[in-house]
Amino acid sequence: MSPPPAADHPVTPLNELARAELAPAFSPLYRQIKGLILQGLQTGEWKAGEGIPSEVELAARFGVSQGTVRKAIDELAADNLLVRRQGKGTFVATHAEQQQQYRFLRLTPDAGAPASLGRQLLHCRRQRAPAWIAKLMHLRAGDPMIEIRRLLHSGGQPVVLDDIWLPGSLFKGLTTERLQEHRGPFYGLLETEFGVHMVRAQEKIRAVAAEEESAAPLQVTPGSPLLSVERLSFTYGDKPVELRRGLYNTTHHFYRNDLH
Amino acid sequence: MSPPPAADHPVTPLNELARAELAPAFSPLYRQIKGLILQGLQTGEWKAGEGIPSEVELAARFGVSQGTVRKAIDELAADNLLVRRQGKGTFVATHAEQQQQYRFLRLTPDAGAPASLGRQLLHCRRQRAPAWIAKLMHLRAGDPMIEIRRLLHSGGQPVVLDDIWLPGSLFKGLTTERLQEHRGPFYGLLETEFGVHMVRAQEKIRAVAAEEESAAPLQVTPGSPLLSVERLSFTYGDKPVELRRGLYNTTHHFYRNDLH
DNA sequence: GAGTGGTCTAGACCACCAC
DNA sequence: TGGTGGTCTAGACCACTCA
Repeated sequence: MSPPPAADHPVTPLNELARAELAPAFSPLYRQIKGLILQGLQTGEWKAGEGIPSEVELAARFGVSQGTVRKAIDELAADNLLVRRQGKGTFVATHAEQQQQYRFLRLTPDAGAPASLGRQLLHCRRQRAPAWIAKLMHLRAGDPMIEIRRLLHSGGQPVVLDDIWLPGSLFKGLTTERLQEHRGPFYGLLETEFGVHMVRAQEKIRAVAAEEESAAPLQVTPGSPLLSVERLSFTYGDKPVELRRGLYNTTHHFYRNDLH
Repeated sequence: MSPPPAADHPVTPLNELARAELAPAFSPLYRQIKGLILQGLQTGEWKAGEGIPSEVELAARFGVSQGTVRKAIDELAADNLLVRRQGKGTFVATHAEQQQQYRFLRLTPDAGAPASLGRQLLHCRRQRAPAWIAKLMHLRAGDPMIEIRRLLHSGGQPVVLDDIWLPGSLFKGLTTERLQEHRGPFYGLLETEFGVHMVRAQEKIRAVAAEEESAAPLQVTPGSPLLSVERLSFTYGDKPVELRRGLYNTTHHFYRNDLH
C-alpha cells in the first residue's frame, strides 16, 4: 500500500520512447511501437480493410529500425488485427471481405461442405438494458440497447437461434430495414456502417434444455438438448460491444475447437 | 496430371539444406531448421521436460546463423512444443510439470476459483477396437485397445464422465493399479511412463440428452442436457493416439473458449 | 522496374539465471 | 562471471505485385 520508491538514482534512458514514466514495468521497444500502431487502429487513422504505411515509412516515423517495426507488426498480425500481403502491403483486418461468411462461428456440419448458412431476421427492437447484460457490457441498467433475434438455416432446416444485444449509443442508425437488405457478414455491417470492429470474443458454452420459446423457431420438441453459446465480443481496447446468446441444434452439426 | 518439368536450367543452391529435392515447394531456411528440430523431438533425442541445445549450438550444428535458429524455435514455442526460459535455456514442453492440472480441459466453474478436480477411476479394460473408433485413430477394427472410464468431481459433485480409448500397442503396461496410484495430469503419466506426448487435439462439441448409463454416475436424471466433448489427440507427426468422449454437467460449469 | 513484405546474416548490447 | 535467451540494428538479397 506504500507508494513506489522514488527514482533517486540516475536513469540512462535507452531512447525517447523507452520510459515515459519511471519505468514502472519494462517494455521492449517493439511493444511500444505495437502500442502506437494499435492507437492508430483504435483512433481510426487506418480503417478496416485499408492499408497501413509500409514498414520503412513507419520505421522512419517512429525513429526505429525496420526490424523493430516488423516485430511489432508480426505480433499484430498474429493477433489477427493486421493482415500482411507480400508485395502489396499490410492491411487492417476486416470482417467485411471475409472468404468465410462468419469468422467466429465454429459450427460445422457432420457431413458435407462447411455449408453457407441462410439468415432469417425475426426481430430488431430498442430495449432497456437488463441488469445482467448491462454488467457484462460495462453499461448501466436501463441504458438503451438494441435487441436482435435471428435464425440461421442450413439446407432449409433451422440450426441456430441467435439473440444479440448491442449498446444503442454506438449503433443509432441500425434498423430492421437496414438489417434486412444487408448482405454479407453481420460484423462487416457493424464495421462499414458504424466503424466498430470486433477484435476478439469470449464464449461460454453449455448444454441446456430447449424452452417453449426457443423450441418453436428451431423446430425441436421442448426439452431437447441444445448447445447454448454465450458470446461477449470486444473491440479495440478490450471494450465489450456485443453480447450474443446462440442456441445451436447439434443433431447434424457440431462446435469444433482446436487445442494446442 | 503431367509430371513436373525437369530442371534443365542451372540451379544455384542457397546452401546445402535449401533444396533436398528439385525445389518442389519453396520452404524458407528457418522452416527447414524447424523440421530438423521437430525430428529431434519426434525421435526422442530430446525428451519432454529436458532442455535442448542452446541457440548458438544449434546454429553451429545446422550451419546457419543464430537468428535463423531463433525464428525456428519461435514458431515451435508458439505451437507449444517448446518453452523458452530466459537465462536458462529452451525446454521441451511437457504435461508432467504443469501448473494447471489439465492443460486441455476448458471447463470453468460459474463462481469461485478454477477449482482443482478430483478424479475417480471407474474402470480400465482391454478391448477390441470398434470400427468407428479404429477409423478415427487410423487403426484396424479389432485391434487391441485400452478403455478407461473415469469421473471428475468438483466440490464433491460429479461433473465430468470421461471415456478414454488408447491404442493397446502403445500403452502395454497401463493397468488399473498404475492409474490408481498415479498423481498429477493423465497426459503426464502417458509421457513419463510411455514416452507419448500429446501435442494438439481436436474437439467436437454437442449437446446431448443423458442416457441411463451416463445419468447415474453423473447423478442427473436421464434426459438431462449434457455437453458431449469428443476429443481426438495427436502426438508428433499428427499421429492420433487418444480418443476421448467427455460428458459434462454444465449446471454449475461452462466450457470456455476464446476467439480471435 | 519500383515498391512491398519475407528471409538471412552478423554483431552489439540487455535481462535473467546459476555458480 | 559466464552462459542463456531477448532486443535492436543495419544491410543484403529474395519473392511477389503492379504499373
